[in-house]
Amino acid sequence: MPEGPELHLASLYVNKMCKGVVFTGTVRKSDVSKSADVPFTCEAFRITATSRGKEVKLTLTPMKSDDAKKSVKAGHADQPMEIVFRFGMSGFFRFTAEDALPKHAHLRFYSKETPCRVLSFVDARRFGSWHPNGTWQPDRGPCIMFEYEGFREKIVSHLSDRAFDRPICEVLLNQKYFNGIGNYLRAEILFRLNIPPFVPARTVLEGLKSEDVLENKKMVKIEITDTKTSDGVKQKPVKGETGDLLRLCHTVPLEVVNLGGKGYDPEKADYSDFKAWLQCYYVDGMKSIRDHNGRTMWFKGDPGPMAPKDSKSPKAKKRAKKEDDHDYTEKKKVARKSSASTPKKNVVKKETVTKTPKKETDAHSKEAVSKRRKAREVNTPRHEQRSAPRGKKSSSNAEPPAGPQRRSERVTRQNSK
DNA sequence: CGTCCACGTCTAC
DNA sequence: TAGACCTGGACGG
Repeated sequence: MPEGPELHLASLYVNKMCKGVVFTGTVRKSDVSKSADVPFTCEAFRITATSRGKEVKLTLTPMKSDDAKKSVKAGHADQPMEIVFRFGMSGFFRFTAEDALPKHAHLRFYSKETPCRVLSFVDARRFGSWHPNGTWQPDRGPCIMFEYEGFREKIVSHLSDRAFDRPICEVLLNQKYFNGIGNYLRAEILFRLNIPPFVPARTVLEGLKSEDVLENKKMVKIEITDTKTSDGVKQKPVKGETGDLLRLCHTVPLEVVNLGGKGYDPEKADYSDFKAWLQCYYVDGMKSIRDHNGRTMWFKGDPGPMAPKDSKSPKAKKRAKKEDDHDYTEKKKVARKSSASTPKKNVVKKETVTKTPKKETDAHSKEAVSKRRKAREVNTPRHEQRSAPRGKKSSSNAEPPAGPQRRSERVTRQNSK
């Protein structure tokens, strides 16, 4: 669950779940994790969290012990410790019963209750990391969501930086300036403003001011119900009401935070709300090509002048069977509650997890994996279909009404060119 | 069974 | 500017 909004939601999750909970003992790490041990042991401590861009910081605070003096046992902390986490591609926090630890719970904090509960940092791919006594990573810029002024100021005052020579879609992933923006956010943001992804970043950013013009003006809603104007001249409704690119780098992520739930996390049922929120990323009918770093850029319309020459373009989806397909358009509307929410989760995962005495927890030897994936040449669209929340039985009957069907534009691919 | 793909950094040629 | 680092889900055969 890793872009700015998910990291922030993770911090809210920790604060909510751990409120009033007393933790005790030593912080434990799985054997397979390469991150550092967390040298913190304490009879009683609390845990709180904060986020900044794509990082989360946990603060472990020792509680005052009753027996003053003598309270600090040897090796037991009496001062707070801060741990900074990065989530990689799959990190998240979960608070569960001790006998229900999630698979891949690589760092764990045990409560003093009985039965004991555990706050776990779960990370299947282990691209994430944590840093005991760490600080916010120095090279990362201000948070796009909660340090908006600083974020804006840093960019407008550094436009001469060579970093802005690149296409805007690639610069949006530069955490030195856009701390919190990730692959789905860059697609959604550029899509909202209809900015071709491969246009030089400086071109779209120069001219923007430190102060957000909208800050002063009344926040206008975007509801343009009445399309026709008295003289029939209609102009782009967007401009001036949604704000400029930098402002959207702030407001769009906040929309995800406000969706609540877990944002980009298929685990939960409310993942459907997130999917309904997406207007471009992984959406049927949108185009996608790999940027210069091999990351898939989703967009609509003109790719822009700096688009990778050859560029392989994956994806083309078409849609066929499969449950939900209803509307993808911008109407979204947070979907209805879908009466049959059904918590399900009938399938119990196998035990697994660190508890195993064996040292080798993970399967797969290291060497075995050194595959190389060339096969660059061909860039044919591979899969189709977007996944569906697992477990859902998909009542595919329905049948899409011939209504507002979205004609897929078929990816540029294979087109002469 | 195998291939491709994924919300992100990191560091070595 | 390529890999490296990882697991697992969706698909294809």
